[in-house]
Amino acid sequence: MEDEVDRLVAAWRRERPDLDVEPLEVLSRVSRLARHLDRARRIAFSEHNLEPWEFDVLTSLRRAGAPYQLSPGQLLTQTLVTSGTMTNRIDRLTKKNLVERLPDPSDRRGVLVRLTAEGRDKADQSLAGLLAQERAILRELSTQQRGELAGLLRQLTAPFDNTPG
Amino acid sequence: MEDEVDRLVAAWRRERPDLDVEPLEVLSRVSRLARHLDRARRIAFSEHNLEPWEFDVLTSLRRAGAPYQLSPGQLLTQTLVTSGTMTNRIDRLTKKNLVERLPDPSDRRGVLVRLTAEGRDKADQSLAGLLAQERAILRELSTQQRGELAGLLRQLTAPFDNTPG
DNA sequence: TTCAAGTGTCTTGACATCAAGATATATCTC
DNA sequence: GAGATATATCTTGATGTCAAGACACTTGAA
Repeated sequence: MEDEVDRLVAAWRRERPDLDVEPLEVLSRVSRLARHLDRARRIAFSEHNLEPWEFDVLTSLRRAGAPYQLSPGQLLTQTLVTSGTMTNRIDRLTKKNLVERLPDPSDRRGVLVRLTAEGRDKADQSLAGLLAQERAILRELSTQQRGELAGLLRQLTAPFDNTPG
Repeated sequence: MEDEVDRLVAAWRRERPDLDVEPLEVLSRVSRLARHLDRARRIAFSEHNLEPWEFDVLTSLRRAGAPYQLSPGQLLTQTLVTSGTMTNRIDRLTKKNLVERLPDPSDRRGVLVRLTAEGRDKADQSLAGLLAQERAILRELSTQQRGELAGLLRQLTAPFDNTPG
């Protein structure tokens, strides 16, 4: 089945036959699929009054395990947003009583963000919903294909995740 | 090489052994890789005073071929943003003299957005830069692996790209 | 032990995005 | 060919994000 990137690549080959646009076959699909996923998640979460960004923060804390706390800096590397954005997110989640800020006992510059009981419930409920939705999207692929795809993607993400940048 | 999603999945298996989190192996990597790509593109384009969203609109028009014009609606399906966002983008690109708005001669509700000469130059220059950057990222994979990856991703994107929604 | 460099978090201001709905025109049905 | 419905674009208001830099504390080197 053809997709929008097939059309995009064909258009470039017609307009710019001098360029090798093969990289777009992979990376434009990654970008576009991510946008489709964002949209789908936004719709799915809205039924539970949850924004995607709230999900990202709450589940990062949830999977840290009891006592469900991380520093803002650790949350940055998990969510790939800037520090100003994270400060703002923590403020808003605190107002909604889903997380609380505690002083870091071992570093007076630092802070720990901890999930409240309500925040933990919300994380658990929304994760189940997300997995159901993702399973539906992945029905297109066999188990083996999903494994191959995950492995190929890992090769691309690892350099980003393992360099300080 | 391990990546952040490996750690994320391991954490969920420890915290929620009752759930099957296998879907995250694929789709969390897609989302995270897209964010890394956004960051990298933002940095690369900033050298040419160009924002990623400007690139998206200008190149959509560029690859449409002469006379380099599309309706706002066609631009929506290519860029996956909302109509309000596109109106705003066209306004700003018009102010920068990179595109112009023309009435659609065959539909009085409609508008055509056309690339200016300056906009066309900018699209051509920035595409070359993007491809160079993407080639560097894809060095991790063999030619054959890139083909496999593109094919697997196509299977996931096609349903989104071929349904009205 | 002191001070320079590094680190962690927050503040600020500009700006891009979204959802919802308004408006104008097209198209379809009878 | 008239009215109901659909479509294309824009407007509005709220909100989330970013880059840059401020501030407080920590660390390392002499």
